[in-house]
Amino acid sequence: MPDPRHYLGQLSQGHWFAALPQALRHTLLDMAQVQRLDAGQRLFRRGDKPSGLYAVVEGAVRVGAVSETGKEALLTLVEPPYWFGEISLFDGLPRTHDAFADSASTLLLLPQAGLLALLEREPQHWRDFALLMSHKLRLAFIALEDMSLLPAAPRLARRLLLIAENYGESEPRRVLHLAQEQLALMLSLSRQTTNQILKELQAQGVVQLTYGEIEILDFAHLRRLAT
Amino acid sequence: MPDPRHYLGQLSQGHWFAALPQALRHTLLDMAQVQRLDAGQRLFRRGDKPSGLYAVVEGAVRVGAVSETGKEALLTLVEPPYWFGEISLFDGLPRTHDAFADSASTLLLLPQAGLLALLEREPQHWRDFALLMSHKLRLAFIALEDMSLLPAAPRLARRLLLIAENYGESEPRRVLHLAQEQLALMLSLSRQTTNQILKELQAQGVVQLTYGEIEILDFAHLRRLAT
DNA sequence: GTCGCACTGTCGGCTAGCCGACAATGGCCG
DNA sequence: CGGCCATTGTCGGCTAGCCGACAGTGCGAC
Repeated sequence: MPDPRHYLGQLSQGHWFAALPQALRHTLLDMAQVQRLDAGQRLFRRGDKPSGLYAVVEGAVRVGAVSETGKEALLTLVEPPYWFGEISLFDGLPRTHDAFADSASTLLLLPQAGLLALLEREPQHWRDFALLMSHKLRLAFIALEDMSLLPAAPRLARRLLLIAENYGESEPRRVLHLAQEQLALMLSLSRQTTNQILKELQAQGVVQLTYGEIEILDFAHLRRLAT
Repeated sequence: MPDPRHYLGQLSQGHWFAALPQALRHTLLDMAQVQRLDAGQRLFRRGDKPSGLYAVVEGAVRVGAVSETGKEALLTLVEPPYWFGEISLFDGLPRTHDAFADSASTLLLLPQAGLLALLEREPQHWRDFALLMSHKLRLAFIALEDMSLLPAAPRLARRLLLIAENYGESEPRRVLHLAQEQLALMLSLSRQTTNQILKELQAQGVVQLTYGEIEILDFAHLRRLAT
């Protein structure tokens, strides 16, 4: 399905896109290119030149980085509908992270040159795109603070809630299909510790663990634990 | 000295401000209000309504937050010239952090309403202000990654370098006047651990510790340790 | 069906960094 | 000068979370 307009409905589920002026929504779809990735295929890596703004519309994309010592940090696992890659749009500097498909995925790409041309014509839209950054900056500050102030269990609880609502972009889902090791990488915990906490949550009836996924049974209780 | 123009030279030392178009620089100074704070006085707190964009031009401002359990996280200690508070300019949402003067300080305030009016007239400047956010988002990502991948000592080394160059805003200083406990709070380390690492650095001749300040003797060596 | 791989579950030893405690020192203010 | 408070320096016990190891289980491919 190589026509970007096919994904209008999917994208409109996302809060950021839905809040854009209608004219802009259509202009963006018109300039979008559809891009398919196999599981594990790389989209870009840290240090790459800016290529434009991406949206995941099918599948899932892992955004993270690997340190010189080989340890991996996973920033997020983004699921549709989610826009990313906007920093390099503003400053023209290289990518901050590696991004690759977690499963077979479909993306839209708004190419850098076309976007910049559009913004030249209608500069008031810089603010619209900047909202993507303000949102991520708020999330990053929260993550930094949680990391230093909270012990492992509540940190994990908060992250589950964030993932469930796609980091503020969509209405909450109950079922997250994500391996425990991925979750561990996002929280900078070991897989073992993560597993132990999840087991406790399951014993309390807050979540249900199955192969490769986590189901949230009791949102209220989980929110209470996320202090 | 209540005339904002008095601080033009000081502000021009900062990379962000210096890179703005000249006309904008003057417009901003014209609308700026000078604000003085005593040591310890609060500028805003988390949850406050947007008030505008601030620049520290004298003294130093602590930006951080206190958790419900009373633990404190210090995000940064900002020194002149440094602009902050731009997130709420874009999204109109409440402040993410508490900010108060570390020592007696002078700030410039570009009031929210005036700035928005200016941006209405000249919307291409949204991008200029967005560069503040892109820069901080890059810094936040680096901090998050360091936090999960690096042990205490190199993390501390990297932070010293960042502080020395005022988080990328100015040319590096050799002398940082900052108590060890402040540094500990930024790194989410205990004061004791921080002190131990600093003592080691001193023993290696990398830094010189004196009451309330840290002097960097060997930048090259410090950079080598910051891996 | 069965082979292979990715993921989950669990144990025990290890250690980096925390935390309380307390002494020593620097700088400021009356 | 003397008193006070903020800051630095150091010790030792404690523990959350790491890490290696290994068994068990789900699932997809052939």
